Amino acid sequence: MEDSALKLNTQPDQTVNPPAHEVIYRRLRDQILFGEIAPGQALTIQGVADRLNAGMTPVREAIRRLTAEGALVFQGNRRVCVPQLTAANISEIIYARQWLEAHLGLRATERATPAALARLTKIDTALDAAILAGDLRAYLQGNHAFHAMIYDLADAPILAEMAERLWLRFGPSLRVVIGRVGTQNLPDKHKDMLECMRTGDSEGAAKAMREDMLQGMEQIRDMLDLTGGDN
Amino acid sequence: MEDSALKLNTQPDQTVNPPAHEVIYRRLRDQILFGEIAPGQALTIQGVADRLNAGMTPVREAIRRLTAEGALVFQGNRRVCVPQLTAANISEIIYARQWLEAHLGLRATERATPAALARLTKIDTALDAAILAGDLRAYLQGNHAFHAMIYDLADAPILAEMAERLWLRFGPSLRVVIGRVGTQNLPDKHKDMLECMRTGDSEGAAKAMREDMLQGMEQIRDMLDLTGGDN
DNA sequence: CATTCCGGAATTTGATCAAAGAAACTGCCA
DNA sequence: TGGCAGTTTCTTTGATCAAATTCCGGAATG
Repeated sequence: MEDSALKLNTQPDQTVNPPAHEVIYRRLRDQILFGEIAPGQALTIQGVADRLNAGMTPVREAIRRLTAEGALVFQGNRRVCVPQLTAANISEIIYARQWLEAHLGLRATERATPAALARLTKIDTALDAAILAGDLRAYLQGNHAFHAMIYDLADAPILAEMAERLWLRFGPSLRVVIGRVGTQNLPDKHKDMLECMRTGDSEGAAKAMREDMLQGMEQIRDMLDLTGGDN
Repeated sequence: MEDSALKLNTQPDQTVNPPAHEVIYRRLRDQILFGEIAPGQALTIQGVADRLNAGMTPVREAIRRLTAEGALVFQGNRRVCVPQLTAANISEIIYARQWLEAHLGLRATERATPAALARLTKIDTALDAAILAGDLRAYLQGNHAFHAMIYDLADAPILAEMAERLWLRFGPSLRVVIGRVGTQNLPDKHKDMLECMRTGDSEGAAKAMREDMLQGMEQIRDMLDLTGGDN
């Protein structure tokens, strides 16, 4: 079901094998992004290596990379953990995303092809299905995929990377929020966004993106206020 | 447990033991930031390991970390190199720094103590000396130190990290620009910035930061236009 | 007599290295 | 031009050393 056994013999495999550190990086990244590793939870290199049946060196690299990206923070001298957001952190993220999401949304609208719009609509449809089904994981993945595709369409790699990196910071907390509130009653501005993209209203698209972002971030902020930071 | 300062050796002192990968990371980072490794120049793990008299594993980690930060990019399948900026890259960086520098400058002004202002003034004085002396390396380091201290004063770690990361992207090209133009005739808005900080004019400080940033970035853009991207 | 605190041993964890295996690039030759 | 061998470089593993944390027993103290 999960990990594979060791491939000893050379198989006539046409697809190139992604390096182990890359696989581990992506796996850990997804687990953090979608909240499977909770905020505050500590990680050890050997613990991860043991859990994923991998050697220490690739795990070490993956963790170092995630630390460089802000998805993990040093906890003391010996451990790393998923950071807990503070109210100040959230304000910073909101400030940054305000500019990033609006600008990327605007550029994506200017560049969206009908085919791209169709794919984006498909993602949003799947998202609605996930909400109705109460499928938390599918919702989080779909929501991220919606934004990620807009980043991609915007054709601005540096800004897109900045936006993606911020997801790693609030992703774990988002999972906690949605896990408590439930997937019902989750308003988003995706329909507005899609409509603006169809009509080429790039300013409106920027506004929709900003509002969608604000809705999500303020849910996180509210929970933080209620629970005193125990996210 | 309200401990005394009399613990013998139990105090974890990180400054005594900088790990090799950390030392190598910082060294490579500075070399990239101040343009000692030119844009387009390729790096190999073994090459760096030989040059710095280090093992492969720490070098490997340092390079991976710098790649995650955008200071290096994969070149083909086997090599990494310092990226060459495109005109589109510069536009993205300008857009991001426009609100980052302004916001960090504003917050720094609101929080600056007289002692901090004195230190900042000292950095700027040293910067002027470096300009007069034509000391390129000292100029680049001083210029970065001036901004880095403002980031630090702003007390916004996430935004500061975003700003620092952008320096890694345009730093190498900045070196090339200044290397051609010379350190003379380098206008900056540092004096305006310091004056605004002294008088508590945070809006003015934001404006000064934005203009200072724009002057530098447009120098890079101009050079890019002239040389057709051969930076 | 119970509790707390201290010191040292044992265990856990991290960092580095050397070597083996794999992939890619190079140069050579037909 | 195209294939083959050699070389270079990267990737991963296992081992080793160092550092830190935990655990445990004994002594001092109330």
